[in-house]
Amino acid sequence: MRGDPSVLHVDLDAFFAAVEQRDKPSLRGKPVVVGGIGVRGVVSTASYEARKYGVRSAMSTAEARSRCPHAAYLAPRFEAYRQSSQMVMAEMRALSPLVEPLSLDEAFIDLAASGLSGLTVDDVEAIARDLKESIRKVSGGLTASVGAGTSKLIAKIASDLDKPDGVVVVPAGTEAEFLAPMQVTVIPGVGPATAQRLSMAGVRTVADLQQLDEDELVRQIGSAHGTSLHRLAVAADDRPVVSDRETKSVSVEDTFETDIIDRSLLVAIADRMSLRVSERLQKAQLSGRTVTVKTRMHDFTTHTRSSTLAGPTDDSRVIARVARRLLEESEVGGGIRLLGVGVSSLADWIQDDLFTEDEHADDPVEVIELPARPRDQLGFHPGQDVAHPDYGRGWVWGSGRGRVTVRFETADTPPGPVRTFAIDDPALTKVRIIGADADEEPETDQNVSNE
DNA sequence: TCTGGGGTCCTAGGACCC
DNA sequence: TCTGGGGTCCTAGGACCC
Repeated sequence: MRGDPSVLHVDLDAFFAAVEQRDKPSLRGKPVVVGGIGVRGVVSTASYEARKYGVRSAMSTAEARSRCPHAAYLAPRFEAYRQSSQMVMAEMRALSPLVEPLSLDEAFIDLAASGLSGLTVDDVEAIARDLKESIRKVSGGLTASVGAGTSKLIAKIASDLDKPDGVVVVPAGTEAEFLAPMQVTVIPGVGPATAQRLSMAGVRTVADLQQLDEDELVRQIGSAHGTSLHRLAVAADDRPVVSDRETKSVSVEDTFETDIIDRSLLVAIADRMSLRVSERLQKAQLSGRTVTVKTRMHDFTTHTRSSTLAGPTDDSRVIARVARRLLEESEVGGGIRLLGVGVSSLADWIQDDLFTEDEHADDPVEVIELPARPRDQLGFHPGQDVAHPDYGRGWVWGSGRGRVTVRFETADTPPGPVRTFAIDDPALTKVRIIGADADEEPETDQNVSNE
């Protein structure tokens, strides 16, 4: 372990809400809640004004509304957050080349990597205050809380102690006593389930944990977790700050406003999710071998089914074909509230010849209008691709009683707005998306064949 | 007023191989 | 003839984080 508090943890205060207040002055000083605004939405971030009313992250938006009805409820604008995040991260990299982002609003910085050594508490505090000032300037007024210590663990916990807009530096050599009086839940990785098990063993504070035998801890919470927690409790943390962490999986999921039972609708949604996963893989120049379909039932039980291909793919049709099969094997039962498609076992290459033998393999996804035909011959089915001159590309969510409900896809808000049209509305045209079809291909995945 | 979406890491059992 | 043992891969589920 290092001898000076040269690991920093920077945490932007109420980040999403702060960006909204920055961009819309009328929201400043007022409660702002950013998150899902639908009936099943949850809160991502509440401004400090909203927190006074008990609004918290991960709370259902419905509960937030009852606690603070007069707050502004906003859907997240991830593009704006990403932009601000990049500017802030750039300020950090100007301070040290070794920066490890944990999310849009959090990062570790290793000051030792910039050649600084023998830093005193006062040195680090001055550096932290300078950084906060440059973050404020470059981001248009965002504040950050900074923690510093001899390890990631200490820096992370310290940054939480004086929010918002604070700086806490823990002197080298005082780590174990710094942690001792705190609840075990301050240690990252100790959530409700672990805390419950620990409390059954009489452990509530880190001091309790420091006295617990390692073997006993491993018996209570398992080998990997127990061993690492035993070390963290005495502040023995030598995990390095790592700047380039590899992506391990890419996934898309959606919780529906009402549970879905219709399998053909689920297939249509899975196809689209496969397309979005594929687009994101391609953008990141990644491909993967394992396709996973996730379903969450009406009672919130969650199931995953996965299948591993012989070689990696980023092809939407391959992903969709596997996803369809996995979905077929999944129970729909009393309705599904969430569906997800993901790809893991990633590689940064693609096994061309194995997967792109299809004649349309290299076709870009494009929209082709079908020849005009009388409406009554067309019909609409769930998942049918359509286009509208005012709203762009969309697809049929449902139809009946002379009306058809269409979900439009926009770049910024992936699920898109839902609109209803008369079934004979001439502005609504049926289209076909080349490339999104899950055409028949030879079965290429080995493990499927011995199921 | 029920519980988002994007991830990471770990566990455990079975298949399979040497 | 009462049956090893280790390693790796795959699948499913769960805890946890922001």
